[in-house]
Amino acid sequence: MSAKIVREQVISSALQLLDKLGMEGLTMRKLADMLGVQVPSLYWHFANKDALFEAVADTLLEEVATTAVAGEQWQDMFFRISCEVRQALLAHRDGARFLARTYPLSGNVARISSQMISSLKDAGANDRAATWGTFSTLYYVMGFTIEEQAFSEKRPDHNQSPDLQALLLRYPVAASAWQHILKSDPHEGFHFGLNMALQGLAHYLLAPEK
Amino acid sequence: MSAKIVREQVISSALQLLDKLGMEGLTMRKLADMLGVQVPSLYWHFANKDALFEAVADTLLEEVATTAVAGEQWQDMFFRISCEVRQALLAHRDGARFLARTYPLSGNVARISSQMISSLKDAGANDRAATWGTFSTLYYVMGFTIEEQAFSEKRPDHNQSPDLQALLLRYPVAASAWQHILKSDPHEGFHFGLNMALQGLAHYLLAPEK
DNA sequence: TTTTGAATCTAACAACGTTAGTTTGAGGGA
DNA sequence: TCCCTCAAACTAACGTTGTTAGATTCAAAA
Repeated sequence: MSAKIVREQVISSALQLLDKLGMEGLTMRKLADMLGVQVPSLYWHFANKDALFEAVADTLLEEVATTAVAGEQWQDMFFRISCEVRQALLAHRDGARFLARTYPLSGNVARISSQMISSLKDAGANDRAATWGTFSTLYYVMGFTIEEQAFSEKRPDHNQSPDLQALLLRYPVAASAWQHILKSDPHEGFHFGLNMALQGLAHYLLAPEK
Repeated sequence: MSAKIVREQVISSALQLLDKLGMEGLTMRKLADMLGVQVPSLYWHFANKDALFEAVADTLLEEVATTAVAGEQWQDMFFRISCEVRQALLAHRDGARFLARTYPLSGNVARISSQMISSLKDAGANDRAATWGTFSTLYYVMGFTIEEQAFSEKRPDHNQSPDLQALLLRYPVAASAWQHILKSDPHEGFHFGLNMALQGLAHYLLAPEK
């Protein structure tokens, strides 16, 4: 009656459960059920729920930046990887919030950021600019995607609530901006902010005195 | 034996509890204990824990951008408000993660973003640039501060863990960047990315054709 | 054949969010 | 003064959660 499970199966089932029930619905019991196993078995493979969650979060980024592009400019690489990170997080429900829960440096974060940092250094950036230029870009990507997912998942409940309507009446400037966001393509907003960041970084590399 | 409580007291106690025990430790039971009240009384004032959390999150931003500066340039306003938002989130344990949990548009978010959007429009920005320029900046601030807090709160446990050490050996580029982050002032990193974003936004306002 | 130990199990614990139904107690109208 | 109302508290309970202690299984090594 007992099934043998391995680490990778647990993580894979956790991702399926995440997609179906969201972050709050991802519990040790439901996960064990799905694997055909009793709950304490999971604790043989993971110290606790936090450790399991960290492993799942890191897995989200597994496929990002796996193909090197020869001779790629740093701007192109930053744009490409940023889009890949966003897509990887969007691919699973609560993906961005999931990543935000964990310690900032995981295996895949180290792998991905290494590529970006090296690319900047090849373009002449010093340690400071390469480090903060890379992580600042990733911080923006994470912030944007968190809000993008929070919005799309809570939309049905909140968007017609009287509270929100009153809010929009009170702040007409924010209201028209909100309308703008609602009717525009999320990709476009993401690209706008990403280009902002990359443009600013390019400016710094040309005139680092500031 | 029963104490009367009001909405504001609940939120204030919730913030104290948050600082002492962190987001996971902020429970309805402990909150009721602190207020000298039984748990179901809280449900008279808030529909559920989510609603309470949203109110607490919005309160975090209460003091941000409350003093208007006459004749301020948009760059200065963006810089000032971004710093104020970061400080407001840092002022409470898990503050940034707390904000990230909630719906993207709350009362104070509408108030604060209105100021920023108007400032950009006064400088000649169109709807698209004013909206996305404002929210992109705020996304960066949120992303940075989430990681800053996640790092500082988990540091003692994780930073000497064998797993992390092995990771740093495997990715020397990321390792040296990590050392750089560890030894540098967090303010400096925040300002670097913020200046990146603002510089990029300024560039767009001058040459919006792109 | 015996031993070992990885990997599972049963059973239980305290804590959690939430709800149903009940009681209190102050203020206003007769 | 009595009664009604209703905001705001209460008691009691339900099902679910993460986690742990301790017993059991069973394939491979000795």
